[in-house]
Amino acid sequence: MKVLVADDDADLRDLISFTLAQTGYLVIKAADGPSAVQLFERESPDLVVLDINMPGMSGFQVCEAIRRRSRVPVMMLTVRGEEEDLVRALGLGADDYLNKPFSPRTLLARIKALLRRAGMENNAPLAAGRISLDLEEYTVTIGNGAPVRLTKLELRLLQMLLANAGHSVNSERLLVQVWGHRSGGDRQLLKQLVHRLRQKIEADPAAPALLRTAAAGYKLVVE
Amino acid sequence: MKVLVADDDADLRDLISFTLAQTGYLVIKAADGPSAVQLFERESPDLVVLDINMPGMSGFQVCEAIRRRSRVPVMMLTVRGEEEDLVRALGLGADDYLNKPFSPRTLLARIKALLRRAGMENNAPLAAGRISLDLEEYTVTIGNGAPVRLTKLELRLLQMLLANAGHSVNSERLLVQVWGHRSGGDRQLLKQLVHRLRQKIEADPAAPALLRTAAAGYKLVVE
DNA sequence: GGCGCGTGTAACCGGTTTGTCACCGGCATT
DNA sequence: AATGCCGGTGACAAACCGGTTACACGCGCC
Repeated sequence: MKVLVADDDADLRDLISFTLAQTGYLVIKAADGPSAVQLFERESPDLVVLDINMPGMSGFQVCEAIRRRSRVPVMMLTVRGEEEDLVRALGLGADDYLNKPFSPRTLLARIKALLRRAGMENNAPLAAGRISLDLEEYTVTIGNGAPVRLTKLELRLLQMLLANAGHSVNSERLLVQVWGHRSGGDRQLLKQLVHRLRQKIEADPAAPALLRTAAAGYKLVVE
Repeated sequence: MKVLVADDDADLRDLISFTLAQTGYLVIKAADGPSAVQLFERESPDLVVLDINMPGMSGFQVCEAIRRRSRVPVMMLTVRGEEEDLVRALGLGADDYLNKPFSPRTLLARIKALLRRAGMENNAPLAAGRISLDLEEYTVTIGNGAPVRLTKLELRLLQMLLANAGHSVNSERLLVQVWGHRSGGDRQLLKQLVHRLRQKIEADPAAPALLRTAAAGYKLVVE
């Protein structure tokens, strides 16, 4: 189990790392935002612990950058009582939030709870109904047709819809999951992406059978 | 979305219930541990908010009892700084933990995060009497009739009324909840919306049987 | 440089939804 | 009876929404 710890306070960083390492986690440390993002990409950890107050690039920005790429559990740290921060962090897709100062035991308990919860629901299926995704090849196959090449964004959109196959997914959530947190306004992006994806996967793009418009979003139809 | 709130402090219980109801959740209240467990079995809510300090049967015991039957998200409440409690609660399988006192905003943000993590923030049909809402499809079904398509505002109005089924809801509150902060006075909007909704759900829109005009507002009649 | 590709942005269309106005009738008060 | 208030109704216009076409930008690659 790999954990990325990002905090500019060396003492705290070491305390956390020590605690986690002692419990058996493999810890990767980052001292600032940019290197956190970079390490995240290189190491793809299973969980991220993120201080909000970092010079250069705030924990919010890091969280946003991470959410643009992954649904890995993120735990944010900040000083006690900044309610705004809490609301904002959770809105950005963070999964938990811990007030400083905290004890190692508390941190461990929450990290375990987070991993337990995440373990319960990651490994999103890559296939449903007649649709199956190939993340390596960047292709999708419908029924027994030929694989169709997808772009990065198309793949991500399809992956999100596939993870909720049969159920409609809110436009807002799709925007967050596919692009990262561009709040509002950017419906056009989603419109376009859906349009382009339909051209590729629908037998008749004018009458979508797979990628249907649903109230407040889209859904993947599976028989 | 059904939420069970268990707390022996009536004021706090009401505050939480009010906040959640206003957001559109259907709230079930319990004043002590045993009735919380009982209500949990009967109502099978989608989320449980649990005070730790309850007479008779502690929140821990309730949490344990619930975990024995279900993996429903559980949020624990207790006084600030009892770290032992936190560790114990998370160890028992609780999913989150909130220190009192907390603000309604914080509670809401965390509950939403919890539901999102559990992957069930939509598609739970709300129902009361012969009326059942499908938030995912934007439809309402009366008795065993065909589902009727609703618009965004109609759905929101019905959701609010459904959350308080059987009780009249003040016009002012409906305005705030459906449209967001409109400086009052704009009753015309509500009049129209009610009118349009009645056209869709009433057998005889001229003699409303479900969506009745009540003192200073409207109410949903459930038998 | 020229090319194709992936992505973002703008503009338009047709249909739906929503906001606004004007008017009606019941009811209580004057 | 006149008045004012309130809820209900019909009609219309403005705003919005999803789909679509077209085009611009940045980028890697011949």
